[in-house]
Amino acid sequence: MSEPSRTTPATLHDVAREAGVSLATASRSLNGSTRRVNEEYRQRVLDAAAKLNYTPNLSAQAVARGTTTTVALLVADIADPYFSSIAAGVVAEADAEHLIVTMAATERDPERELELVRQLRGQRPRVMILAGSRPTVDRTEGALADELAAYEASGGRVVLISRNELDFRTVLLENRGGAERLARELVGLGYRRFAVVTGGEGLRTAADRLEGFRAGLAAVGGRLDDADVVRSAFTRDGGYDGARRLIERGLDGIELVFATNDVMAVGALSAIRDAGLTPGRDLAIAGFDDIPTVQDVTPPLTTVRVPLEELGRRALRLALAEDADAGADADATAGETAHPRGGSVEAEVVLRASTPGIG
Amino acid sequence: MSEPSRTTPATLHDVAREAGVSLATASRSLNGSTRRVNEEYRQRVLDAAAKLNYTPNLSAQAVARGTTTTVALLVADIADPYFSSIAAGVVAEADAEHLIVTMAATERDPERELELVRQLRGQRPRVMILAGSRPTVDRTEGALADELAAYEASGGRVVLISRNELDFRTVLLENRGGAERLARELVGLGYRRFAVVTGGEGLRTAADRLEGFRAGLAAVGGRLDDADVVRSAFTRDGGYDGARRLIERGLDGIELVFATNDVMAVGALSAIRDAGLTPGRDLAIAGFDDIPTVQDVTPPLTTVRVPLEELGRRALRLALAEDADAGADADATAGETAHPRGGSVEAEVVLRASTPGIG
DNA sequence: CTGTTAGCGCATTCAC
DNA sequence: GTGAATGCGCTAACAG
Repeated sequence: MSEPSRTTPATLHDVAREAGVSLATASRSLNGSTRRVNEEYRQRVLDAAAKLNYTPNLSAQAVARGTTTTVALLVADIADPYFSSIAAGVVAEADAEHLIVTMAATERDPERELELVRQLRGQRPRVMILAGSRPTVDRTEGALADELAAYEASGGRVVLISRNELDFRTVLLENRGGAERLARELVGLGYRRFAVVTGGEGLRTAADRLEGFRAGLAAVGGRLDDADVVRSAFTRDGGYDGARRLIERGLDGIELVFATNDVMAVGALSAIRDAGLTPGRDLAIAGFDDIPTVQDVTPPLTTVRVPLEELGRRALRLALAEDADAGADADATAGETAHPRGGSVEAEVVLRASTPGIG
Repeated sequence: MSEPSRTTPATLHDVAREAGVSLATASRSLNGSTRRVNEEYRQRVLDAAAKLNYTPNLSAQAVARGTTTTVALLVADIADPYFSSIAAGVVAEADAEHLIVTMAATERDPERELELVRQLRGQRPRVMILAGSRPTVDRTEGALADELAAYEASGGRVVLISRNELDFRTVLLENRGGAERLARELVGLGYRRFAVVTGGEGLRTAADRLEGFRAGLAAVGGRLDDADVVRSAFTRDGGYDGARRLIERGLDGIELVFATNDVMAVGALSAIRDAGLTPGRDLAIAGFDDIPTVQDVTPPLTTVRVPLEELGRRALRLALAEDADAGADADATAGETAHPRGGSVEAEVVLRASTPGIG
């Protein structure tokens, strides 16, 4: 109110002067971990800071301390509910730890991802979290691994979400196991002939889910022909397109289509309907992830629930944990893929109306 | 490869030494705006940087330059498709400008929002973007305004998205106009009796949409009784709950319910169905925003389309524009609320099966 | 406990 | 052009 028009934010120096103490004392009062400063001084500093509306310059703190309070988060697509839920979890947990999260989108491009990792390193983030699958075979993978390793060597922590191809701390989904159980349940419901609509570029996540589904079917006598696995983009439109192709080609006895993630399943659902069929009756459908939307479509979708937000929280917790191998797996399910340096998050089959019993 | 186990990232100093030049030359070669350095030296520096895998320390640069490359983004809820779409736009545009975006969630709590703004100021972000409506009456608003004003006074740019209550650069949605046109079209379709399900805490956005809807109805003879405006949380569950209450109370001739945003509409849709009614036939429904999901529910929802991602892009562009009043409104629609310091984004009515003609 | 001083990594003025 | 030297805002020894 009294200060006329200072165009630059108050500095620690200003606060110290205002309070009539030294820079060090001001610093200690405001931030110093071990508070060992005369209460009166401390109060004066606090008052001065409040009066000047002082906020510590985080960049300067970072430079002086040699460490930041930043966590960098890389996702494929921010608007995708799968990733935005994970991001929400990361941000929530970060907030609790007084960490700031910076976000970037790879747009599913490995080159771009690598470039972003390089760039983000400039922030010297304490943690780097990479969510989202990459192609199972990818020529930039080596470079990425090198880059991340260098980052870790300099004290950073990297955590991978649902991608076990690299040797870093990792939070895994039970992709394979979840899909396998789904397959079993579906066969239990009476289904015998299946088709799959899945991501096309050899994405690890998609591949694992498909593999698990296959294994489940094999165990209980369901049938999935190779010709009935159609590949498409790992998006809503990809799902729509995949299902449409399947239908146009002729269903020929197929009773249920499994889309390897929910956004695809939702797209597939619309494709089925647009083709004049009644989803759930003429052709059953199941997805994976349990994004919020699937409860509101008609019929509600059978899926495999993954606690997406928890996944994000867990990733950050794992990053911050002193011992990567310990804390992480504590409450993890006995998943198929207990990662040596991380945990696995349980997936749960949720049966809904899109896969009625046809026993 | 050759460097054994340096535990700390390469510094500019290292690069300079490796290249056999001075710190200044290294700095100039790597970043200097006006490049005025011997090509040979420059190349040596570049090579050295590459060899050492050098990345400039952004914090240090920020301290030295007195300015950052950060944009801070505040949203209510990251997992909400409305906000995640906006965020995607901000991130995309930021990326193009070589800016880094940090993200935080207010969880719709004004106190928390204020706290976050204070905290985020520590980053000395170049831009601060606040998305999401606040209560129309809110006792922390003054404090927020002061805080933001102080931030602007120190050279920062704040941009508000869809909240015109404060005197800052603003990107507005055509909330009022969009809702008004929707009302007119709906009456044109033959509807006469309406109900509204809307956000409860007096949110500005919700209020504007309701007001516009009312105005539209009034103009063409639609009827909306005060008793038929039910308030609830501005979320999917809020929409479900609102519609449920409406139905339990007795529809009494109401033909269409307008939910003031799509996530509520989707919830309402499910409530209608769960009540044993057929949405679109027994009770029509319309929303606002055109989030992706509404095309995949049954029936697809009539809504008012808002280019959410563009909104985010626009916000950042507006922040970066030299003259707030110029560039911004260039391609803006002649909205009802042409903000003095920003633009308005056009909203377009999209009629779908959830509101069949009943002429 | 408190104040002084020396960095942190980098940009930039200033002499050369 | 190039290289010292200075400073950015802050923390962390180091002396008093």
